[in-house]
Amino acid sequence: MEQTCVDTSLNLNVIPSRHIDLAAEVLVEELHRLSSENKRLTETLNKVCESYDALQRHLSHLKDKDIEKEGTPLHKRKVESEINCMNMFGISSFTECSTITEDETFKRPRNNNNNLPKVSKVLVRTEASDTSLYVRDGYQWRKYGQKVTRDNPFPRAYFKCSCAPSCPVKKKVQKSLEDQTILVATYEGEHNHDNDQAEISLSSTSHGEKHAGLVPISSAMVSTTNPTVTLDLVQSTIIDNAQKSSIQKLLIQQMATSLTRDPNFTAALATAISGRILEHTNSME
DNA sequence: CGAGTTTGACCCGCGC
DNA sequence: GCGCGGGTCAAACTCG
Repeated sequence: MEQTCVDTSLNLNVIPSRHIDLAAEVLVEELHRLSSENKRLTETLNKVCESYDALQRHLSHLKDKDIEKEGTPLHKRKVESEINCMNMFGISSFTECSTITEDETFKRPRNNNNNLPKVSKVLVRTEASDTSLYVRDGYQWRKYGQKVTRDNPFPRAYFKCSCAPSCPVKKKVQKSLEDQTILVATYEGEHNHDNDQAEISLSSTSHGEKHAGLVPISSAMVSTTNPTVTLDLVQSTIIDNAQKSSIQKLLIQQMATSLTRDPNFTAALATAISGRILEHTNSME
């Protein structure tokens, strides 16, 4: 697959002159720091793309296998489930679907088995040290329980959707046993209400299907209060080529917006610009 | 003071 | 029938 990563590196050819005051130097330092942060994020993004490649190869392999062997009904369901998941999520490496089979649904459904709620899994990459079990997905959740299960020493948190009082959607979040940096969010049911945050992003993708846990890229978080640029990779859904440019534009816009919102940045920028103008006018004289 | 979180108790399905 | 374990409840607590 062609690399879909967005080059977020900044052009930092900022030449400090004797006219640039202390604030400008701090700004340059900050820009360099952000640049290295961007490099790091770009590398992460590359890894995501590679994972996506592998996932897609695996899927096509499974499909081929299925066609060859005319697999069992269960196998068919598994592959169909994978394809459905892919379609639902627009395929993502960090936001990936597991194969859901009947026996993986909740063991104690209160409702009839005939109308099983939709169950889907989403994997979310977090910091290993991050012990919180919160997954940003655009919906509001109310935690109603936490439990340590037998098969996993990490606690499992139980959430109900609190966007609408009658919304039946539930979600379970637990750290992955294999990889502590991954949170496994299991969604049950479908939202019976709209979500403004989710709507915005979904409208920018070709996959209109709404899904709990799918947060559009437009809501990717770029922190302005904290100097660390935080890209929520859960939301970095890799889409097709036609959407690459719009995503890139979106990222640039978000970056610009968040930077201009920062009063420290605008002040430092104004100082740097005025310094350059002064330098220019001095050389003219 | 209200909304959200924590956490121990309880419920209930399942396997033996 | 009993114990285990996952899921839910609800009182106490925290926080804005």
